[in-house]
Order: sequence, then structure tokens, then C-alpha cells
Amino acid sequence: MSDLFDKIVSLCKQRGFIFQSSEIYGGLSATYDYGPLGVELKRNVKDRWWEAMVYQHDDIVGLDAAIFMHPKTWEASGHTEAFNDPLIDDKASGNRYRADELIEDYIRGLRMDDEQERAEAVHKRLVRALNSDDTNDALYAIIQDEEIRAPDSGAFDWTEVRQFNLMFETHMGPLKEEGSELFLRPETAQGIFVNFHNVREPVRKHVPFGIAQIGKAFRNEIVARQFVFRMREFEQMEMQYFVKPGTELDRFAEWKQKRMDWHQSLGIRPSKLRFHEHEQLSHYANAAEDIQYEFPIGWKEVEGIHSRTDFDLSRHQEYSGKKMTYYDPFEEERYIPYVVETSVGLDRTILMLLSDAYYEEEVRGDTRSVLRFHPEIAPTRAAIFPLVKKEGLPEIAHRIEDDLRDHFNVLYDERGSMGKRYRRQDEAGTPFCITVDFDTLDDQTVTVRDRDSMEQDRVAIDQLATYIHDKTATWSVDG
RNA sequence: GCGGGAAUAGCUCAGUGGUAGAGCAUCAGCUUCCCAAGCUGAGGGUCGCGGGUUCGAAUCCCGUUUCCCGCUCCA
Repeated sequence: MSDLFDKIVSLCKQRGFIFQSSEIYGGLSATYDYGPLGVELKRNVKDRWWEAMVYQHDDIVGLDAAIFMHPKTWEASGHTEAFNDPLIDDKASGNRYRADELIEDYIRGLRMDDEQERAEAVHKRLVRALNSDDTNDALYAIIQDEEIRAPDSGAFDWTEVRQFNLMFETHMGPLKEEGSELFLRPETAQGIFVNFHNVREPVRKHVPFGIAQIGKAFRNEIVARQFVFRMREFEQMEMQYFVKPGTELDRFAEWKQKRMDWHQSLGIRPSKLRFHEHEQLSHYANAAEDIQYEFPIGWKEVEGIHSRTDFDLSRHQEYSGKKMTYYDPFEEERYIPYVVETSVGLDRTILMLLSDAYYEEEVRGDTRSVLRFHPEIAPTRAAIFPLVKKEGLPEIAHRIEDDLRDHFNVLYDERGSMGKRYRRQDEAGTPFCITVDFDTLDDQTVTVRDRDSMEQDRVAIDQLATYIHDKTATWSVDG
């Protein structure tokens, strides 16, 4: 783990951004809590995303679907099937296969080669394996004994057969009885798909239009690590854009660019962002690219943009028996819309912002740690200090604090020396520090110190809100 | 999940069988007060948790939890 990453994790704990869940009980794996500063940062990012997606597009509306969904949802989406099976990985290619299907394919191969007896023997063994108490080991033994090779790489280099159960299970109702099993959603997207008509009809939208949602999702990851990068409980910001089949790739290109622009609008350095094309597409996608950020731990995915075809709506139509078609009154045609999805990890975005904003610099032989957040997402917009805590300066500072509260999240601090107070706010990422001094008593002006340049401006008290608004609007990464 | 390493104050760490420490941070007071100034003082740790060995365990042994590194998946 890199030094920089460790420093960010320490700072998060020390300043109250993010810390481990249930720490007094020894912590809970891959689960983190957002403290006072973290929750402000997170809210600001959510607000900014909602503003960019919902308020800036008249063809996108919001939704807040429940975390619990009918179990059939996950059968339709393919999650039940894909994550409740005996899976085996080819170490050579990294591809993952269903162990039982691998063996079935092998049996088909034997039959094609006219080795009927052997095929029958393996088939019997497969049936026994699937009905045994120890299916995984039994399947693994067949693959080993028959020296079944990976279909793509031709390699014979397998992991163990493992039962994957990616979804968290729980029970509806106080009795844990048969048939009451529910899953915590592993993605927010399905809440959008199943509500396609419920949303579209009341808001009278025509295709193309989108539905946006921010919410928690849960995945029982085999390996969940690297701070908030991969958690078992995490938050997604997703938008599903419904389009006419045949137009999806143009929309895909459009959303790719819009989403990249959004990340840059947060103040993220463009050189640290890139697109990354998927090498293999999911069964439901006909185009997929990620937006990656260069974290201190390497290039990692922050957002996925996928052209999901009509897979999801078709499957829900099939499993629910309800029509998921859209009638276009202008073209007078009926079809199941295609979907372009933008899905960004909120916690990953937070980690990206922390990573990108963190700087250490030498100031008069001393090291200054500073989080150079975009002022609009900084947990605290401005801090107000009296130069000394007497001679009436605190009273003036408190009056400024009260005035600015109507505009921004602000904070008052009179403890410690000026230098110390500035440094504290640097580590919290507060972009502006306002100091009431003795001149204020005569001319009603204060100093405003800029977090990034450490330079000060003299500003009239009644101009402070305007000054901060202007500085916020013109802020850029390079200052 | 498998293999390897680690866990001592809010943070970073020292302490290898004999009464728990440092720096930073936090708090109070003084101060000539605009970039972590100085001085004085204070609070805070059953050394991750449980068990064992021992006269005595932060230190040795076992288990467990959490974290880190590799394999893997994704938001």
C-alpha cells in the first residue's frame, strides 16, 4: 500500500471524514462510517450529481426505490443465477465458468467424438455430483480426472470450485420460514427497470428519457479491501437512459463524454482520468467503457457506462408477464427500449476526491497538509476566526458567522494560534478563512485567506457572501 | 476463500519476560497574537479480543477478529 494512500486513510480517521464501522468491537470487515466531515463531502457530491443529471436535463427524472425487491427481480436480472452457482476460474485467462456447464460441454464433446460410453459415465458422475452434499469438491474432481481444459485459453490451470453467493440474504417478516427469503439489492439499477412504466407515465416522458437514482447497494464480495474502494455496503449514483433501438451507440458516446466532463467539473485533474474499454462485454451489453482514476493504488474504475440493450426490460417482461414495451406516438411503432446506463460509485468518487485533493507542501521549513477540494464540495465553505479572543473581536466574528450561515456551511474557531487554525482548516479542506482583526473595529473589513495560495484579501464584511460566491464560481484546479 | 505480514494513546511509532513511553494532536491558563510560535499544566492506553505457559506477559504459545500484500471480481 502506498505511503500516500496510508496518509489519506490516517487523515480521514483523524479529522473525522471516514473510519471503520463498529471499531470498538474490533471493526467490521470492509464496512466504513462517514464522520462529520465525510458526510458533508458526500452530501455535496450527491447534490452536485443530482443537479447535473436531473435538474440540468429536462428528459431525466429521479427515483428512490426500496432496497428490498421481489426475489423474482433477481432471477430476471440474472443475479440469482450468476452468483449462486458452483464457479471455477481459469487462472491462465482469468475467465470464470460454471463448473457444471463446463462438464456438460465436455460431455457433448465426447458424444460428438462418438465416445458414447465414456460420455454416459461422466454424465452419471455429474448427476451424482450435483446431488451430493459436497457438490463443489465432486465437480472439481471430475474436471481434474477428465483433464477438462478451459474453452478459451485451452489451459488446464483451475482454481477450486467455489459456491458464489454474492447477494446478501435476509427474511421478510419476523419468522424465518421457507419462502420468506429476500435479497438486499446488489445494484440500484433494477429498481429503475421494474418501475419503467410507473415513472414514465405520471411524468409523461417520451423515449428518449432517463431515470436517475442514488442509493445503497450490497455485495458479498469474496475480497473486499482497499478502504472505501471496495465495500460490502456501498452507494451508487445511477442513471438509466431509455432509447430507441438503433440509437443506443450515439447516446452511449454522448453520455460517456458528459460523465467525463462531470468528473472534471469536480476539480479532478484531467491527466488522472481516462476511459477504459471493456475487453469482454457482459452478456447484456453491446458497448461498455469505464472511467478510471489514477488512485495512489493505481488506475481503478470509478464509473461504468454501459449500453445494456433491451436485456433488462425484456427479461422483466418475460418473468413478470407484464409488457415492458413503449409505444411511440410520433413514429407509431412499439418496441422495448434499449438502455444506456451510467453508474458511478459514490464512495469511490469520495476516495478519488480525497486522493486528488491531498497535497503536502513545504511552508517555511514546515510541512503543510492540505485538501484542495473544489469549494462547492468542501465540507465547510468558510471558517471565521477572531484574531484574539477578547477586545470584542469574538462578538464580531460570531455575527459574521450567523450572517454567512444563510449562504454556506461555516465554522467558528477561536482556539490556538492563527497559524494553527489555518492549518486545521487546510486539512479539512476549507477553502476560505475569515479573520476579524483590530482594523475591523475601525473599517468593518476582514481578511479572507485563500486555502490554495495562502494569500489574503481585505474584504468588507457586507461583501463577504458575494466575495465567496465569486471565488467559488471561478475556482479552478490550478488556482 | 488460500498463502505471507501486522495490530501498543485520536495519528505515527518506540518498547523482546520485571511498575506502559515519545512526537504530533486534544484541553486549560499565560502571551507583545495573520500561517502548525513560546511557556506552564492536564486528560487520554485493562498494549485488538479470548485462552494458555510463568512467581510475573505488550513481550513466549494457541485460537479468534481486523487490517495490509498477492490470486480474483466489480461500483
